[in-house]
Amino acid sequence: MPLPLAVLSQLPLLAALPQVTMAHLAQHASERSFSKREVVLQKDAHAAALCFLIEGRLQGVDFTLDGREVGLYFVNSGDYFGDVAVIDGHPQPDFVTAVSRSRVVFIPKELVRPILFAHPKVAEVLCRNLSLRLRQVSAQRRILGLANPLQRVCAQLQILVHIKGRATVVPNMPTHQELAIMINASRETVSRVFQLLQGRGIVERQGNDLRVDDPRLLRDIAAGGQLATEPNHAIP
Amino acid sequence: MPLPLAVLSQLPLLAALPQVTMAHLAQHASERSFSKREVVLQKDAHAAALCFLIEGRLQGVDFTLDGREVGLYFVNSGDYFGDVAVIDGHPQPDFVTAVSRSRVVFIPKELVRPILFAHPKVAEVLCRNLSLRLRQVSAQRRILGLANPLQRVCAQLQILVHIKGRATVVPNMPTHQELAIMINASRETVSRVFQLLQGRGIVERQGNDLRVDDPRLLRDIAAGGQLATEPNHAIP
DNA sequence: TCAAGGCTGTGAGCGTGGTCACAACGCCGA
DNA sequence: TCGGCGTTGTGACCACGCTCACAGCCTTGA
Repeated sequence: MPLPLAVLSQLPLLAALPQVTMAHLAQHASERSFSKREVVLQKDAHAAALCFLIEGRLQGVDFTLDGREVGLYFVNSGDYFGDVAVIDGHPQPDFVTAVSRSRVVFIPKELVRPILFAHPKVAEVLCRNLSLRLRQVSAQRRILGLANPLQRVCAQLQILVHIKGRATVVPNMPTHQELAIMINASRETVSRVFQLLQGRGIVERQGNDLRVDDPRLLRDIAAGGQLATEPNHAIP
Repeated sequence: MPLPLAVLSQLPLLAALPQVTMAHLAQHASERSFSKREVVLQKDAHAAALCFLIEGRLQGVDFTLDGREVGLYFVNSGDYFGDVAVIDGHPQPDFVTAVSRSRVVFIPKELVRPILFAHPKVAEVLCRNLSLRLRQVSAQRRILGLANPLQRVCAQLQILVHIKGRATVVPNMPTHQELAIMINASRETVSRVFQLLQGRGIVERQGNDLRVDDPRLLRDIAAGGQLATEPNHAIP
């Protein structure tokens, strides 16, 4: 059950803690692996631990009242999650499932919760991250206001891109289905959109990544320019 | 410019502060009135103050890349807002405008920010509120996953209702337009939906409020039952 | 090696909600 | 008292994306 101290000291959230405290946490932390598609956190469960993703990738999902799947956010390695329930004491707000094989570290709620607020440095990081997440969901909300699925896809890609070297790419490109539930579109529609974008040479598959050849054009389409409003015509 | 101490001591966020600190804040706080439709916080402005709504009602709004208005959240009297920018140091993420005539108290950022994290009690309240807001936007996001505007309206009403005495009502019922931009629908569609709901005796206007006669039915419709999936037929 | 299941591509058809264009109404200030 | 503006109600039209139904195609594991 006890964990090597090195694992915890890598985590940005806890970086400001004194060695003793960190060692104490490591004593009682636990680690577990999850295979693809496995559920890491169950919705409505009462919070048991603050969770850190060491390796892999997770997705926060939920379901509408009428049963449609909704994609909320991704958790990348190094991030923590499950914090909302730990902080406000209410049940876990959504499901968290493994998009790929993942390793997760759990620190029991009773242990961390007091620590989070007692150290101003930690409290500040915690608040800042909550703020940033609030911005992210708002950005996501803004995307859903766009009329065309084409626009929504492009806007979503804008959020997912990273600058890698001299090119801009979407690392670990999600499947069409995963994208579809994030932008309120059907899987088929997303598929058709990518046919269009690839046909125009705007994006290009590259193994696990998606290369974005013309980020500027992406923004234009998202804003409703050009392709977005034109009637659907065949690609020559 | 200095404010009566009594005003600040009413605010839940600051309740845990010692008298001296509170008095110090009151010294440098300021108050301002806003008329309906006036902009309280400008998007992308750098944070100058933490804001408290003393009286009235505000709405957080933004615009999609292609210029459509998007309704994000309401601020009711007693709430604070503008905290995100104060906390993470980035520019204000959205517009905040007055839905009705309002009074707002401002406490300069440089003054409050250190205080927020220094007092564990305050930090805890701050984090808890951020968590709850994160839940709210997620709930809002879930609503947008619903297929019919009818379902989305009903789901949105569910969020807005309060239990008042023995009846359930939506206090300060927003206009159709305000609702429309929150649930990604056109004003006309919202109007038609309310015609249906009123015709069936499910809701009823009552001055500024909307009385919900059958909250259970509201939930059913949001979940896709009955009316939601039926073809549009005239109301006898 | 093959089978199986997950992803992706594509067609056809249909319902529906956005858009535009008015009309009616109510509230407020001049 | 009367305009005027903001809100609400309604009709008609039409493109667009969802649904269903397949067919390739890739990866993964036995």
